[in-house]
Amino acid sequence: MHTVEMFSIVEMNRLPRLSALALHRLIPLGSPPPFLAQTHSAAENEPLIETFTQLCRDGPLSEAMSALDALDSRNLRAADHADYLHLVKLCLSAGDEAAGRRVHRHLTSGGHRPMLFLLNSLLGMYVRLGLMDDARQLFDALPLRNVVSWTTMISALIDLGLGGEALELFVFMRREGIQPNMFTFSSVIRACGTVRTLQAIHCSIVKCGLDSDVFVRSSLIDAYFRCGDLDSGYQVFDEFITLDLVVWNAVIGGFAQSSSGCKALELFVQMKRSGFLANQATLTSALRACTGMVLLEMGQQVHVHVLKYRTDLILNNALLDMYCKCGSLEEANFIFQRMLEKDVISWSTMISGLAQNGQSLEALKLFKLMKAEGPKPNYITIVGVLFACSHAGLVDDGLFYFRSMKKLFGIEPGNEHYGCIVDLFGRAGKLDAALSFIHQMEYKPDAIIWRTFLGACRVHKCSELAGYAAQEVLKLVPGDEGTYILLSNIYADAKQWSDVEQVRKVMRGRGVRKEPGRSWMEVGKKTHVFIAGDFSHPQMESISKELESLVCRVSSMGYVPDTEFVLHDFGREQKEESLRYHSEKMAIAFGMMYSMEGKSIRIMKNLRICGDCHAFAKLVSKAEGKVIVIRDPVRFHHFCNGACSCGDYW
DNA sequence: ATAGGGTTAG
Repeated sequence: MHTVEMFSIVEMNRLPRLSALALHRLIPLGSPPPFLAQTHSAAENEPLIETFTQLCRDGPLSEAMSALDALDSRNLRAADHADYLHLVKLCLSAGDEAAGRRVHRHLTSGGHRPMLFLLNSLLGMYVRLGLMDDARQLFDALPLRNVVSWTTMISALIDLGLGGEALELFVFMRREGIQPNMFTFSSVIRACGTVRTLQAIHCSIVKCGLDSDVFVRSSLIDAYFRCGDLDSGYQVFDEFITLDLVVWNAVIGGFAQSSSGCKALELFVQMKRSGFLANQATLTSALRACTGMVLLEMGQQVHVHVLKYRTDLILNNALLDMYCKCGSLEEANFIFQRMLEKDVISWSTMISGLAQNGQSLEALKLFKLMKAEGPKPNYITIVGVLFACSHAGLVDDGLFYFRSMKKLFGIEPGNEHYGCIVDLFGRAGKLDAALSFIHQMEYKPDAIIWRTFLGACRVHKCSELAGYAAQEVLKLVPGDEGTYILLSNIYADAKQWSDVEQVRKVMRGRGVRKEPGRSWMEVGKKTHVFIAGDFSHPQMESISKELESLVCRVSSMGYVPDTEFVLHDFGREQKEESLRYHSEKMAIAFGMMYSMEGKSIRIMKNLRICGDCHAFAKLVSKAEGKVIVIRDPVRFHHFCNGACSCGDYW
């Protein structure tokens, strides 16, 4: 029955080349080579073979290849197959394509027919050298294919991101009657893009009795998480009686990448309690969970464990990102400076991190340094650079990098780059330029482009263009909550109350609800959450008092509640009341009550900060001599001594 | 003998 399932996975009309394989052409393997004129005696050949054997094991590759030439000149083949396996390994570690192909020719020329496992090892070599054409040719020409040949090809396709073709190959393999084993399944699972496909494969695995293999398990767990089926992923994890470290890593990694960072960290703690020693992969996932939830203190705790692996590049990159995303640039810089090895990800992370934290000029400086002494920038690096330009209002620089990225770095501009340029024009108030840019882009503008433009309309209070942009977003993403809210905000700004009401009516009609503003912060190893207009926090009474006295103190410095940011057409008092209990104001008050001398207050927000709270935070930072850091979904605001790192430009 | 899983930047 599962076979039927499997076949439905692929479109049967797109068959790969190997379907042309004629089974009757199959030649038995390992048959002796045809007779050739013997020009040398066995005694004369002996030393050549011995030298060859030695060199294949100890290298260097160049000398081993000379020994191979010597064998070739007498049409000799080493009797010990292991010699060739060693030689293939030498070619691989030297990354020498020519030598690899030469070994291939040696093995198949002169009428010799090498054993299948030797051909498989050549296949693996081509794959690892990135020579897919050679691999494909060899695979198609194989006189016989066993489960290893198929598995090698399948996993190669997956690594190239060709999951669909890998699945097709899997179907063909089964059709040729080859039984998949745990090696095959642990690979093929990675090719599953949907829960349905995954379930079909999972079903086969159970039927083959291979579901207890750790590799298969960890692969399954990871895949369920990737496809968004957290429950099944966790179930596979849970059924495991005897854990192996990697299984922990798969499930922690899975939760860390979904939005369940909490669960990931919970498991991380549980894993440590069970006596497992976290390795690089575990710690990287744990850091990612901290990054996702912006938990600086938890991240710092994980950092302690990282010290053991202080040279691990991936881990250092994750650490770097964690500090950037948690708004702690001093620590990020510290890590970056002392990393012995930095790759393109390290540089890109730091550049974006600086830009997201309002230090665009520093970001561009670092980019210059990268060009001088770092690795070659890639697609993502340029996204960070353009982000820096748009957020600092550097229109000319941004346009320069955008226009010359192809020539300078060989990178074709993609969606994200176009988005940055729309943002670049939009933020700078050049709404017309942004719009005509959108209209003449090579890409069909997607929802993100239009949302970016809509955001610019909000900043520059342009309600006419906003209506148009919102329409375009809703065409692409019907019922998009954020768009309705942004639009109603813009109309409220412009005091077009009837339009506000109109939007709200549509929202009600479609069942779209406004997500309440939410802020959270870590205090005393606990995460405290504040929701706009919600008074359920146990210390609400003292928070309210603190807030009142803060408002009083900053009022003497000129703070006037800016009720423009209240959406409803309330009376003034009602507006001030609703403004006072914005979630970030409550969080600021709470932070003032509990923050330690000399430490900054760090607040996370689910929505963009409103103008009134922004002004309030600036004044509090001055009045109280406190650094306040607020992270919204896109960037950080560092409030210090009455000013914000965003330069009031967000 | 040849093939496998979990980890980083927008």
